[in-house]
Amino acid sequence: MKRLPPLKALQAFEAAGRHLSFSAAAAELHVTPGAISQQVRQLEDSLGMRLFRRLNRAIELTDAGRLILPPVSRGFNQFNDALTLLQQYRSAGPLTITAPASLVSNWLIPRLQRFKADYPDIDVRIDTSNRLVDFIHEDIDVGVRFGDGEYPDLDSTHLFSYELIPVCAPQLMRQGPGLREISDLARYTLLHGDYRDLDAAFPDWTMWLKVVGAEDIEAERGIFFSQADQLFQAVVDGQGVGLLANVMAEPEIAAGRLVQPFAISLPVRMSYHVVTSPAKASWPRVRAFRDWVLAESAGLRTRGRTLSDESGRRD
Amino acid sequence: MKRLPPLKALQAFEAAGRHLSFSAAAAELHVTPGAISQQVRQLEDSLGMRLFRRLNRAIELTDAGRLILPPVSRGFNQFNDALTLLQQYRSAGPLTITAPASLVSNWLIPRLQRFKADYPDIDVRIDTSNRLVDFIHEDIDVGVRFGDGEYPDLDSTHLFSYELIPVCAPQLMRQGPGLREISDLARYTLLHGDYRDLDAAFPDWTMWLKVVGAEDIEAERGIFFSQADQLFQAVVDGQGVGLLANVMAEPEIAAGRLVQPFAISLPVRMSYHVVTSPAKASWPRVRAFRDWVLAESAGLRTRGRTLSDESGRRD
DNA sequence: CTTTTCACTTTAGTTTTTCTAATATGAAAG
DNA sequence: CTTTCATATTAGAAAAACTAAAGTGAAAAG
Repeated sequence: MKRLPPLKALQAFEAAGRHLSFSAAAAELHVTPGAISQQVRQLEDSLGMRLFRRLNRAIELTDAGRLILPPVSRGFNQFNDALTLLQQYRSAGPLTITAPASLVSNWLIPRLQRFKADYPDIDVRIDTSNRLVDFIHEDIDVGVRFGDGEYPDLDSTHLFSYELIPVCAPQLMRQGPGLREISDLARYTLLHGDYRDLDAAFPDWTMWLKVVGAEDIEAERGIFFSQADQLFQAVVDGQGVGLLANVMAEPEIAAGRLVQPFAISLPVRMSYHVVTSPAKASWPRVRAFRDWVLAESAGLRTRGRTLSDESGRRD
Repeated sequence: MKRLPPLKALQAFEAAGRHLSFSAAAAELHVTPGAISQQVRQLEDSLGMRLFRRLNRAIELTDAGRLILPPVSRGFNQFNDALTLLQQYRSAGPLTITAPASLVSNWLIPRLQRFKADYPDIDVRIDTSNRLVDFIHEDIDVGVRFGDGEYPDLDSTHLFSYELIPVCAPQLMRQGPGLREISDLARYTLLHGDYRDLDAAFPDWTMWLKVVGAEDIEAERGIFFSQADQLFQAVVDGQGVGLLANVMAEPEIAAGRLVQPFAISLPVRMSYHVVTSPAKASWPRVRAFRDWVLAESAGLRTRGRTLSDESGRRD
């Protein structure tokens, strides 16, 4: 393989030769006309030959330029063909999605059939993990991640915020000592999740009671769960009143399997984000999924006031 | 035309894919293996896809890599084809040479037939000018220039040095007052060229007489010529003793048309150089001419001692 | 005519990309 | 084991590309 001239310069020449205009080439390549002028000159210098004849306000190819334009164009067309092949290859396999297990089972799976209805050609493979997988090397196309939205080298879009809302089983409201005032909570078992490993500032009953001004109620009572699933199950079973994530609680409330005694929820600094590698962000199937999941999330709205609503009104 | 990935990265991928080795690709492209590694990674990132599977001490193409290698290779082959076309185009027209008129008529033309004999396929066009022509834009392939060898942006090789040697017509030696000792010069007409526009330090009779220790002879006598041709003609005509350039004098001395009464010549700071644009320096026909002209010049040797010889022996 | 406009050119300086050198890694070969 | 070999990784240096702004010169417009 013999030594090639600078490839950028070849590209500038090809575009300029095709348009017979430096300005048009510049527009196509998203650079200034000056850049094209310099690149073409550089190519001419490196070949030791003029490729364009500069006229007053136009250019035309010299014999040498006219001679090599076709093969050079064919070369770039081959590159385009290669890209097209890749795109087809990409569309062939399943769309691989990674998301936290809890979100997958409580939120994603229930509505995935709607996605399949909208995009019957896209097969979906779901990878449940909390690792920040390498989106290129582990062959993951798009993910949902819970965090602060700072994902270096990744494209991320806020999906929905995370709030803790107090919920309990409906029969607990009826059978228990009565749950109308916040002070009534003192006579109920509090169900706690242990989120400390996620974020030291993650809100809990202590904070919720403080926010509603019921610091006299002891927060540290009740049962602690290390798994979100266990906490969820305990709440559904009517073992007490728990603070559940909006994502998990919403469908249950809507279905009547849980009730929300007090319309005050705690917003959490971290939230859910749709995440993908920049290179894949423009893939049609990735955009399709991202847009779909964002549209779906628009249905998830806070039922009551959040902490920030409260503080907003108190100012 | 859709947006292409970085072309250098494509090139690195192509070479690596062809050799199935980053090191071999690095050698081919004259870079370090690290550079290839980075370029391939950059391409993978920009495509959002792995192209190579890294094994212990080898690499292999992934499906995606295997898919796009052929069209990418074809693309680069097209570029090579374009270069080959250009080379053929170049070999078609005449080899255009530029050289000072005096050198052309006295030195180049007489031996050009030998060049034509060696390279019958190369037609030669000679441009006699002293301008430092633009070697790309004026369509000049190679030139001979007289100067100090400092030609920015040009490739130059020393051809032969320039010396002024005292010569006269043979009949002047016989018919005149006698020319055996340097002091005899006092009775001869001195023929001068006017080289002051070339270089203020250009040597002349004054300097020659000083070098040989004959400062008592008045140097400013005789006839001054502004054109080298006129001086040459006057010397040949036997009008006096002149200082002629070795290039002009040598053939005449060899032919017996001139004699060199004293074997002391004056070296000149400036000399002849074969000059070409870097881009054209590797063209076969340009190299052929350059090598030929250098070989021819090897025949041109100083007959007597030069000033530097003298000063060397006196130290 | 004179003025404006249009496309390319030129230059200096900034930004981006590419490369090297040095070091690391990890598995196979000796 | 130890060495060797091919690739990976990093920081920093070197080279290339690009922009912005001013320039040129001829056709088009007035």
